Amino acid sequence: MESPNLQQLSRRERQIMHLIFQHQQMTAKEVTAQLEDAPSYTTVRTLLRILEEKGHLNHFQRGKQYVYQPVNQPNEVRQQSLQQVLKTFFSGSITKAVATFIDNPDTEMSETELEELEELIQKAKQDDRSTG
Amino acid sequence: MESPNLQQLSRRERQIMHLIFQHQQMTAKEVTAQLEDAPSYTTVRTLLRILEEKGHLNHFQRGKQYVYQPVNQPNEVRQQSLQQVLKTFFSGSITKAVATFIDNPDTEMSETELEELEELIQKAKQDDRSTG
DNA sequence: TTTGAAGTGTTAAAAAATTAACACGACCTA
DNA sequence: TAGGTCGTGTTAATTTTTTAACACTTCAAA
Repeated sequence: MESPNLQQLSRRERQIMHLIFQHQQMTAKEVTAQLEDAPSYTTVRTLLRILEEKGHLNHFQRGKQYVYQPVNQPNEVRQQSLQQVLKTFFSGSITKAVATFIDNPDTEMSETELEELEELIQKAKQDDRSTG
Repeated sequence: MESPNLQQLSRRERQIMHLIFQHQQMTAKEVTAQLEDAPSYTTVRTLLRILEEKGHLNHFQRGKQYVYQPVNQPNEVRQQSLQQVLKTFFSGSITKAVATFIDNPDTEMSETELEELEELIQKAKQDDRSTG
């Protein structure tokens, strides 16, 4: 089955998907509580049902409630969304993205995180050499 | 003035903005040519005019044609969009994003790029130490 | 000075998204 | 077992988005 495309989502649908991606599992009530400019609870339920029909969400029952979660392999969606931002704003370059991130005064990278990142790169360099 | 919010855009508007961010400057004709499932030329012009009204684009005239370009400071928009993806899919961590990028078999990082990235990190570590 | 080409401006119909009222069912408790 | 609460399902009105027809303007060439 074709993986449902996030780009096709409407404004509200996207907003809700973002929330659910962050939380992994949410009920209609939780979504309503967390949405900015939230519409009514009934409306949110309708949207959740539509998103399920479109194949973006599925749900299971917990007590009376429906708990919704993303259908897609998290990794696939992540890759796709990251690529999209890189392509649009960073000429496809992750390096440019990192540079921008580091330059952003609102975000702080701890020394630990910087070292983790460094290790990743060391490892990638090794792999690069060994595979050609 | 309040910076217009990309999150508020409709599907088509978003699609067009992404294109124009990538190209920096585009005419209605160019946008029409590059859009997937493009509607008519007239339709694209209408959308461009709406995006201009909403403050996302402006235009200047080149010969007869209108050439549209993004209004916003590229850096601000980049930061915002990157943050959004990181928050939604990577718990806000650029390191996780880089890890995912490296793991993606569809993307190859050249040795040069890896080294650039490494330098960035070295520099950030130094700055981190010197500022506390 | 007429004609055609290539652009923009105006307007409005059609389709999609957004919203929510209302009905229904299960369960708990007095 | 009657009534209230908390959930879902159905349906439809309203608003926004999407679409494009048609009119107008400018410029260049015959």
